[in-house]
Amino acid sequence: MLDIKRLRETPEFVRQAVQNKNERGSVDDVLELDRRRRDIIVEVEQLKNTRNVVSDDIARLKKQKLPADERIAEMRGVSDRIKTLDEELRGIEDAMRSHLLMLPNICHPSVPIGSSAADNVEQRAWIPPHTMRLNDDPEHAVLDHVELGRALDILDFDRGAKLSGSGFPLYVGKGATLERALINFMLDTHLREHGYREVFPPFVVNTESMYGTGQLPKMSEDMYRCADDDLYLIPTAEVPITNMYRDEILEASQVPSSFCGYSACFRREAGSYGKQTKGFLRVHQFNKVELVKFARPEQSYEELESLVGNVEHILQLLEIPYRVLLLCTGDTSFSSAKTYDIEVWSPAERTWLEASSCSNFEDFQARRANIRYRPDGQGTKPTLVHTLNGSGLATSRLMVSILENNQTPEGTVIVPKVLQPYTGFRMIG
RNA sequence: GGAAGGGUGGCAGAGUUGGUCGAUUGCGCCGGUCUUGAAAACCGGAGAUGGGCAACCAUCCGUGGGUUCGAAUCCUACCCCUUCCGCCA
Repeated sequence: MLDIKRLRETPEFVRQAVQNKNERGSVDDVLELDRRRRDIIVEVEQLKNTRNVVSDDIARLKKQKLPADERIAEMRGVSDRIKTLDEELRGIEDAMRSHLLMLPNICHPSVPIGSSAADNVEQRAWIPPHTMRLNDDPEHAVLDHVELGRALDILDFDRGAKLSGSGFPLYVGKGATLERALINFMLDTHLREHGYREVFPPFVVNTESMYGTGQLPKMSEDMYRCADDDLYLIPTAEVPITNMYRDEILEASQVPSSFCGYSACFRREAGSYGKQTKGFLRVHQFNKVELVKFARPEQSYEELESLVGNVEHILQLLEIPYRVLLLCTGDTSFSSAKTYDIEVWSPAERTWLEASSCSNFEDFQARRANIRYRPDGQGTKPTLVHTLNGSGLATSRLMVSILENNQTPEGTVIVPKVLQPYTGFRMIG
């Protein structure tokens, strides 16, 4: 949610920023409601003041055993008027909030203006030498991850579909072990080498949490919902981890702080059928290690760079080819002010696959979720924190890249060195 | 699912014959005195949100509705927490 003051002070700037993001929300509707809101506040607060003054008067008269009927009668009309205005005010504030919730975050000035993925800017790419050799070998056809998974008996998409429907992968044998190894390796690296604190969050959350991080109201059709209990399956651990401090005021010593956490992630992916849906490319349930930071406003962009660096470090240790993209305004998500995507190479698809998205939300989520801190310790005014998060990383696309890039001409797959202590085996097949 | 108790300011914890209760008190916090310094002691200060944005005003005692001139205090619905029982792992 944007700061209403920003709309009041620089409406034209906000209008342009919304347009740059290819979003619809109306700045003018909000401003009109804001004006009406303030008019009513002035009137109703004056009335409340007289009511308070007269009520005190009545109390005094009663104490002195003097008649107060006249004053009481006087107040009847006032109270009714207050009630009417309060109702009207609440209606306006609700409307204003829902309009405000439809306005996207404003992108940082360093974000390139553009409308689609074509306008994203590649920052850098990292390619371990051995993989390219294999990719260009004409003697051996590169198998894709589905074929490899079936041949090696480690992924069973068909039975997964029998259990739950398509998009619910089933890992078996060494595939299941490799998945678990990958999760543990990433968590360990983040908490031991990158200084994150580990959390293991609930996988279902309530409505308030979904609003807090901005999944609601915009993305409701993409969420699995448990209607009986009004709970949602989390689409990412970002939701519970960021909401840990919802409606709290943090101490100065707690900011900045960094958390990493594993969760299964659930996405309905409504409306995306027909796109890349093979195997792991688009699934309804996947595993992810999420990174979340609560930062001081003046440091949040440094924190974003280090966050991206932490993700890259994982990929380098795994020896997976990747590139880093700076998303343009049109491709940057609703709540984000600046986003880097990290994509891994799939030799079988001959394309880059998004494996991580690292964003600075500035105070956009914090304002919604009401997460503040005291910048200079006890006694200072609460200020909104900046929130950041990034996938560090999602396993499904990584699994594609690991299997395809590490396949041998003999049809086996070599387990990345750093994972071998976790798997207990060096080779699949 | 059944029964009981409870939700008050950063925390703990008072306050229910409705009327200076935004709220006693303790801890914690900030400033000061004392001290070489610190602790202790003593003195003083300090909530959040909104409107003007200075004085000031309004709102906030789980949430919403109701009664009343006036509610933390009465009525009502809902939410959450704790404990016990049952059920399930």
